Amino acid sequence: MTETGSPNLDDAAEVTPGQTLLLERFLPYRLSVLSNTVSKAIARLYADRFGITIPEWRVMAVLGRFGPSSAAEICKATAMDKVQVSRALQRLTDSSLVSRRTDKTDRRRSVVAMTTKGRGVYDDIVPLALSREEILLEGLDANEKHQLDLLLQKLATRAKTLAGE
Amino acid sequence: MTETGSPNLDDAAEVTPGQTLLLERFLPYRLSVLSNTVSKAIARLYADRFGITIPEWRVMAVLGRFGPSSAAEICKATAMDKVQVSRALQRLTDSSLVSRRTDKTDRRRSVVAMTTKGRGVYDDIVPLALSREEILLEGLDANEKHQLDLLLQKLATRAKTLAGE
DNA sequence: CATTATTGGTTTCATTTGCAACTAAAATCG
DNA sequence: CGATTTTAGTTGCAAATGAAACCAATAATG
Repeated sequence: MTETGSPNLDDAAEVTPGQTLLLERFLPYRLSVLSNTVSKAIARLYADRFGITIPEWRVMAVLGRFGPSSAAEICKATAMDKVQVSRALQRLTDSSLVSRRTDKTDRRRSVVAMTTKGRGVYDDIVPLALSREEILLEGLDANEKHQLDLLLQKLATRAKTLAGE
Repeated sequence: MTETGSPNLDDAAEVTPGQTLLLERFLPYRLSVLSNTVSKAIARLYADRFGITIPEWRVMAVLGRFGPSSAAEICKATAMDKVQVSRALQRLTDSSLVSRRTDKTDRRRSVVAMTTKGRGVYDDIVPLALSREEILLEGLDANEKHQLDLLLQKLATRAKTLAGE
């Protein structure tokens, strides 16, 4: 492995920025890299063993948490979009991990629930996922964990306003 | 808008989990949602105005930060993979925001640099991006910002070990 | 109550991805 | 040196994604 450490700087002298963005300190970038690394690490956990994708797992997680739900409810809970949810549900019903029944009172809606098989898979995955989360948090003491929780909450709120132009 | 607030719980009684995963408290999930929201908000910023995608912007950011670099160096700096970088470079050269020259001493490598046009775009985007970051951090005092930095650093380290099985 | 608007969800199509295979140029090894 | 391995980067192909159009069914409105 070439251990150059950092990129070629031969021409650095002629770099005269109006303002420089330190990528490695830029919050959106750091969040993105962190999140991707974590998601992939966790995905490996169920991708191979259960043949489930990330969106599918998310849907299962919602059903496990909230019980039978409509597609729209799943969207809201996961921050995924309609299409993604629709397709995840398609695959999950195909592999009979969830089942749908049309809502009697509103025939547009259909309510989705985990099947027994689905519940089994869910119950297998949950402890694995939680243990990964623990590993991730290992270096932090109780206070730091609390702080992290708080900060994420604040950021999430700010992010929402940011998203609303 | 239907303000049910939370998903249908009609059948909640029959939900008897081995262990429940509180999605909204699950760190990987929170990171993912936060990161997506933020990325999209920032992407809007340059997507319309400059017709640049996220990977393209990342590449630009590296070039702006480190000066002329090889594709491999860009990979390392952005945590993007070969292919993604290769294609981003393709598009960026097509729109002549960057230029490549083959490295004389190693004819496999090619060194990429921003063109004057590219630099112009970069200089336009940077302040916009930074101001978005500020908005995101608005609620946090200096101490909290510091704490956040520290926590992200720790998490990033842990995530890397997690990724390495 | 007929008409229009809204909501729930799926489908279509054009892009974007991501893996694996591939080419080409060093570097290493015998 | 010649043969093999590694490194740099691109390409092909199949699957994932996302925007917009679409089909129902319900809700709102004149």
